[in-house]
Amino acid sequence: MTPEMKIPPSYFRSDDVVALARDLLGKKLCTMINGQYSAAMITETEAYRSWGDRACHAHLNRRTKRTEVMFSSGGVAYVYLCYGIHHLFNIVTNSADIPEAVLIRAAEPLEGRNMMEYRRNKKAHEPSLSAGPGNMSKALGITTSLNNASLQGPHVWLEEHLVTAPGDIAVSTRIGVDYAGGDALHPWRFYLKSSRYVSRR
DNA sequence: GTTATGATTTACT
DNA sequence: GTAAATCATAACG
Repeated sequence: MTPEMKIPPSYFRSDDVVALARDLLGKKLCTMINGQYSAAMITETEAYRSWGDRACHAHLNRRTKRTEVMFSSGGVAYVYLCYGIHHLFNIVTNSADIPEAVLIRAAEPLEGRNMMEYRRNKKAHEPSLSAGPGNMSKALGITTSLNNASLQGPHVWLEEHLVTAPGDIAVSTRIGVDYAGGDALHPWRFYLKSSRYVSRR
């Protein structure tokens, strides 16, 4: 990895979290956990907005201990434990005091595949290894200890990888947010059509 | 102090 | 298709 490949903080401070979620497809997500390096290409994302989105934890500036990190300036990790079992990895975006984030839902293993197989106890060619937010986080070794971590490393960071063809990007409504009523209908989920590493349902 | 619930996954009927 | 697993957080009292 060359330093120039690492994505700078300014990238995450965009005021359009939906456009950012689409642009993150194809980027490389890298982790260094306990000295073990893993990297995967992002294949599925969802955007969560501060305003007009009841599915977002911090909508309408609801500030709590848990959502506090989302009020940071863009470029840090928001890791949250869901259903007592699954670690969900988000990228905080926009400026300070504007709580928006992109949920990384799936990724395709690139490097450190042996580590991912060990952590998931599955083969790397199985899409379920890293498709789905909980699975992806576990494969990369992401836990809540990375909450509030800088995306400039040393434990987690992003790199430029490949330029995604516009025709390969698909859009749909988000998953698992039915409780948000009408806000569940926003087409803020993006994924790569050509990738097998995409969650189902 | 208690209680309800979820940005999910997995196994089972 | 349906349900259980399992716990930190948030909203109570």
